[in-house]
Amino acid sequence: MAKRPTQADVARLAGVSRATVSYVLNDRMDGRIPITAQTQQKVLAAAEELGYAPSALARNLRSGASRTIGLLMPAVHNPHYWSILEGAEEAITAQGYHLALVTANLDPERERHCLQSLLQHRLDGLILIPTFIDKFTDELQMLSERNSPVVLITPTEGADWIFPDIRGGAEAMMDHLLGLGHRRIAFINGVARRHLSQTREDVYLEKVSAAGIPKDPDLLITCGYRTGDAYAAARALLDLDEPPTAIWTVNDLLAVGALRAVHERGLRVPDDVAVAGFDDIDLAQQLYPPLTTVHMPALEMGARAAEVLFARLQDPNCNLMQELMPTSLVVRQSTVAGSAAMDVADCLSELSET
Amino acid sequence: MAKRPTQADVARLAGVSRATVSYVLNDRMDGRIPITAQTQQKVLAAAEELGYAPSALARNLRSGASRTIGLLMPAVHNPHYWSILEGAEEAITAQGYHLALVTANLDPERERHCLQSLLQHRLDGLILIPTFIDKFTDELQMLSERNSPVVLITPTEGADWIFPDIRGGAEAMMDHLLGLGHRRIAFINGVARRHLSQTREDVYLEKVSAAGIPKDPDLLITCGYRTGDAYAAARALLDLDEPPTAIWTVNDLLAVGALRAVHERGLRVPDDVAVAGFDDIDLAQQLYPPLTTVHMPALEMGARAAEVLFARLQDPNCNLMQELMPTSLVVRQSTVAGSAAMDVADCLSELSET
DNA sequence: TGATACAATTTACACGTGTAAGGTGATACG
DNA sequence: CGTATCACCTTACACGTGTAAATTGTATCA
Repeated sequence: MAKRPTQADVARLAGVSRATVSYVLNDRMDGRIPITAQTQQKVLAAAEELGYAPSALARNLRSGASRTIGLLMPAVHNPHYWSILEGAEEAITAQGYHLALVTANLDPERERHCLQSLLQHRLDGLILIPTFIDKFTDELQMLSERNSPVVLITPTEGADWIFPDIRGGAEAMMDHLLGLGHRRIAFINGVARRHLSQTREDVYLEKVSAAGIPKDPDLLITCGYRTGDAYAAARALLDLDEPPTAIWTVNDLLAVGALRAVHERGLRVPDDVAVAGFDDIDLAQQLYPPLTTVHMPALEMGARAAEVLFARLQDPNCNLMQELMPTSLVVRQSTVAGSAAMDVADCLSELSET
Repeated sequence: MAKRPTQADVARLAGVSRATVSYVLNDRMDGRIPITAQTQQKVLAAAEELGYAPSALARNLRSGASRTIGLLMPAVHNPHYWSILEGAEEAITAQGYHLALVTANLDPERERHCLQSLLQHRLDGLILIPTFIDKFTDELQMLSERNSPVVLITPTEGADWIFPDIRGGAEAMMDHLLGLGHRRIAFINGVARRHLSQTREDVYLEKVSAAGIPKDPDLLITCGYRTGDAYAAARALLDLDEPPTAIWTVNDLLAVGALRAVHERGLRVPDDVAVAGFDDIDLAQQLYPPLTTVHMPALEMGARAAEVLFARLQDPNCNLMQELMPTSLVVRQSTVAGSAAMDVADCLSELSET
């Protein structure tokens, strides 16, 4: 019942005007608005006694800035996104900003809904990790016209974005597998939206072809995005007359399913079948055997996205910021037996090969 | 540069007063405030043309309600919490509410900071999954005095809460392991705050003792909360002169580390060493072998927490709602070889054994 | 015809805050 | 002594919205 106290309540109790309360509580009396130390004490005491906390609503309405960044996540089930979130949150709270998070759960209609929800709250900026972005060109257009600061985690023309050098990482992975002598390499592709994994699939096909290996459609499987889907896919691969000697999955989560299928058959990893993933989620190095994968700088991407956002916030007219972040191959025991595994130096990103 | 349009802009364009715009846009002309269809059209057209979206800030300030629920999560790294989040978000957005999420990352100071941040924004209610709750009694006291609706995911006197029947699940697990004939059962306990896992440890000790097995301190290991910590702990267990025949970890994430350690030694699961976890995260059934664990109704807990919150919102004076949700043992191949695994019927929760 | 009822809209206030501009004594200065 | 300066505080407006109350125009009725 007891309503939250406002500045007016504090003012009444302290016996001063409401404006004085505002000035004191915001430390805005540096020379320009002088206030007696005694008055300050009265105000602070009154605020303390009432347990006054400012209304962020009114403050934001007045100032026009919410000091809040909105973050749109595609799904909660992939740890990769959580790391991006973690990096972004770190940077955002370090600047004294707040974070509003919405998750679309791989539902396009819901993603649109989330986007609109973010628009209604007067957020200072948005970080978008879109899945179905191509459906929201008009919303993005509107954001751009109002030049609201937005950073996308996907390459987008005419906008600020951050993205990992997926191509570089994928090439390093294929070079690694081919370098180990594998000739029958399978690729399990399962994501919510095909275009998100297109580069990896392209690289797979290019590298196989470049190695002079005849194309075998059986080795390229497209399945659902769940780990169980990859499990089924891997079983199918192992059932082939001529099964693959290496299985590369489009992300680490799917690799878990592949590993299970291989183990279940009593096959050894990597001796009978090598397995590799993509993303380098925390779990990857805890699996048995620890998973060879491509490290995505998820934390750094989140942090960098926030930095770019703040830069744009500070200077709305500064040049477009578009950054491809370097990835790196991480070799572990799922492709190379024994303790010979090592981290290869960061592969060259497209940006750094000037 | 172009500022967001307001109702005033729409009113100007439509040639009507701002109040009319408000009435039309909120469908508040049911008999009491009649407005011509023609005027409605003008307003709607103008709003469309300008791309008007209401300011949630101003609306909330005026109405006193933000239609937003705050959710405090302890960490982003445990999938168990994601599922709670998912369930809560589902229920919250279904009611047309928004979700503001903060994560404390197992840092007590940060948890306090998050809590205060939630207090400043005029949120309609809070769902708290606290780790260091005992440090925030005064904040909770204040919330209670203002009777702001709060639902805790931990048993708390005098507050609404939802909690899984951890004791029931733990007992079922120990009965299962003992029933399989295991006499040397190890327990790996690694969490951010000891009291969160105390019940499981208690049950472990009670059941071992009740089975007439002499207590062996070597079999109870307390480690860090990371998967790698459990890996190290499991290695230590396997190095014992008389290693355990079963390893139970306090949660599924730690079980991944234990599984890796066992596999690495070339031991078979479950023939040489059985492994079990707790939580039943999605990953559990995708591991090799699929993990025996205790199913926590995480999704349902999140959803139920939201329901309880809405009930409290609707009737601030209704009776306290405190619910222990049933858990169930899920037997998979990590403790029982072959396909004999099955889901045991929900174990009796303490509430249901009247 | 004058009073009354009703439909359609507008005017006016409140939410809680930040801050520019205005006021009021006291002191300093010409 | 008159006036300008200053320290200290208050009055007043704006942010964008929801909604009660007042206003205007029109049709109805005695």
